[in-house]
Amino acid sequence: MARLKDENKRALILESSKMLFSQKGFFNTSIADIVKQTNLPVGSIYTYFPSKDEIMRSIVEEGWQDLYQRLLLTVSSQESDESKLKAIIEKFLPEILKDVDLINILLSEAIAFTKIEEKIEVLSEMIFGLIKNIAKNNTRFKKFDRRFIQTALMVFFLGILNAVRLTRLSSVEIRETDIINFLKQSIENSMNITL
Amino acid sequence: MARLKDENKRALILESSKMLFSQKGFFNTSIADIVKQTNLPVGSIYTYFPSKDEIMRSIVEEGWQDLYQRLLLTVSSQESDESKLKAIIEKFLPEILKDVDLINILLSEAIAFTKIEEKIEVLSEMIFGLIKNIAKNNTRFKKFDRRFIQTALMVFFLGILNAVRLTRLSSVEIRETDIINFLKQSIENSMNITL
Amino acid sequence: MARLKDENKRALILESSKMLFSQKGFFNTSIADIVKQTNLPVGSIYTYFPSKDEIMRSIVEEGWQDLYQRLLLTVSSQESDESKLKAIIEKFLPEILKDVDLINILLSEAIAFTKIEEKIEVLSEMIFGLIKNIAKNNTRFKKFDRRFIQTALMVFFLGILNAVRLTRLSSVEIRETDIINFLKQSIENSMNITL
Amino acid sequence: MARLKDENKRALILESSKMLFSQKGFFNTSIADIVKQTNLPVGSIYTYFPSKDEIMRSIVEEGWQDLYQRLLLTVSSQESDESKLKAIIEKFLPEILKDVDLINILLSEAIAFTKIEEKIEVLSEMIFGLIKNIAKNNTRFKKFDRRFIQTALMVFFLGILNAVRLTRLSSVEIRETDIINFLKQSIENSMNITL
DNA sequence: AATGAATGAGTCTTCATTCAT
DNA sequence: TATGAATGAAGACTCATTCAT
Repeated sequence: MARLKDENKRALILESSKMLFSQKGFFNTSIADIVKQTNLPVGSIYTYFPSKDEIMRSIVEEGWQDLYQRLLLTVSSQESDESKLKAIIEKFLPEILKDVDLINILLSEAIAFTKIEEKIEVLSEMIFGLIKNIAKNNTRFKKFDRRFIQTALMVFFLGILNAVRLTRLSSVEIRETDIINFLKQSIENSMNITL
Repeated sequence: MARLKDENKRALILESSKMLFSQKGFFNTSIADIVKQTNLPVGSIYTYFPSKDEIMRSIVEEGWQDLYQRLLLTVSSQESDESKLKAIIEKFLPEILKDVDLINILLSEAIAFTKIEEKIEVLSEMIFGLIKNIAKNNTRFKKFDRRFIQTALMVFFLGILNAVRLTRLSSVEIRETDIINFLKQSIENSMNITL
Repeated sequence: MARLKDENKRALILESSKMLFSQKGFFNTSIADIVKQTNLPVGSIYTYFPSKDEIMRSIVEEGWQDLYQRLLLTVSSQESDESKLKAIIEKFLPEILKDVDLINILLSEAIAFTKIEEKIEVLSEMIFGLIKNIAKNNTRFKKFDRRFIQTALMVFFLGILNAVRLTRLSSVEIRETDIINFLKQSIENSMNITL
Repeated sequence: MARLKDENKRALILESSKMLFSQKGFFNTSIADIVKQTNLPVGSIYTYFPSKDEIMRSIVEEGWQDLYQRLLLTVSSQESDESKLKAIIEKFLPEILKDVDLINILLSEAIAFTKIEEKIEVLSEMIFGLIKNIAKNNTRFKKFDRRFIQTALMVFFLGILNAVRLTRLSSVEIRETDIINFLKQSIENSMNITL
């Protein structure tokens, strides 16, 4: 294998580990597995990451940062609050759902490694802001309190991610488009708006 | 005659392991941990279970059976389909949510041990039956196709369980009653009924 | 299973263990295996034998005693020394070779349990006596010293038993009749007699 | 660069294990015993061999290879077929008999690990070739068929190795020179030649 | 910096034997 | 006496991490 620039090696480790952690689980993946997958010497793994835990942490953290950046892009590319919400559901969400490996990791052992609730809190804050604005300008919009909306976001978010995860782990028959449609209808329904 | 297998010991192992698996995770719990927790000799663990895996499997399977029996009881205690549905949400669901350890286990590494999707499929089937009947007798009821309902059930079920799980694993502020209210409203909303 | 008389249980244990020890080896056979094979409770095994080692020792010792008794019978049924020798080779030896399990055990781990050399010594003594007598009455008979004959007996005896053992353990193509013929010819040849 | 695998360590493990396996038997020798004997950490044993079985297999296989190479050397150092046969008996055989540990292992539990009959087959083939040639050029030579010779070789080979083995395991009084003399005389006798 | 052999605490599991019933 | 659950030392092996080269 040709020598890789350092940054490429780091990325290779991250990418390979992500795949392995997702497929075999964190505890069932050994450093030796990563060595095999990357074709890198053990020592090199430890040149880039101080521990196996830290690889996991990096996958989650960087995966999340990437997601979040894309969320910001999606949102900033829209004018009105309603189109922002629509874009989140129709553009951003399908994008997230593509990365089943990351979802898998976020929802399984990663929970011990990264405070997923902090991430959800950030999302929640942003979407709650949007909804508040939409409601302000729309008299037909039902009023919900913050806690209700946070609960709803949490349940939907975790529900959707886990449903997608199950389709990978088992033979469950659920389509991504069904999920998104369901979410859309639920929101339209409960908020009395049309997206 | 020789001593008889002691059902109490078996239960003790199951109970202790459930707590440990839930709190530390399956892979971070060693047989030695279970020995310490139960105050039983190693050999006795293996008198009652052939392997660590099998302890996990028993926790999941027996936990699920227990849950399912209670669901059947809840349902059979009600006359009309609507009151059955109401009872599921208001009586059965809160009962499930009490057993955070089991939820924790079901949603984490247990996924590799037991086909959770099969369990969800069973639930789904039962609830879909109820909804179909309710719809039949209620003209104001919206019509949904089976796939839509299955998707909804899956998302809600997984979403709710995971939300509750997060409250244990992190410092997330979500109350059980909020979750149940949210579910109730969502159903009433989308089905155009009042429970 | 109907209750067995004590002696029958003891024999059952011996017989089952012999088969298992021969087929799987002493160390690869557990008391549990013997329990399964005999359909007897563990405790009963220890009623008849104080230890696993002792089962082995009994198999060897009683197997050998049986063999030796049959040897005595064979010998005493013949008049002349030459016909005694002939009977040993043509009647007794084929009989021994039938019990491959015992041979297997005698030659493998049993060596640590029972002094096989003592057994060979006894055989050696008897056969040497015969040969000495034959030689006394037969001038054409070559003279060998005791050590030579003991060496010969040892090599033949061990060689034959091991050859037979190999036919069981592997796919080796050796027939019992070939072996006996070979022995007969060797003896006739070296002793200058005709059996 | 990192340390290289140390051939000396591998040899040390092999040598120590061979001694232990021969003296205590394979099943009565634990990895811990090998660790104690070699003064190496457990992990290092597994750096050089993937399993205890594999240590055994290597001892047998490499021991046999070594033996076989020395046999080829012995044979190729002689001109005539008769001197080849003589060299095998007088030079090679005594050399083999020195390595009682290997003999011990070959004849005990090793039988499950390595097809000893294949090894004997190879030897048999070579010696049968020699004898055939000797017979061709020697009218006084008795004619035997292949099966007879193979039987003879098998019995002698196994008989001799086992006899030597017994001298180690017990207090049996057999001298190597007696064995070799006996073999030589038997061959001369049965083939009507003088070596 | 790069490499991969070295390390040993820790893993799950087994099993001959005992002994309460 | 009959039974089989109870026992725990001992077994083979793993693996994240270190560090000599």
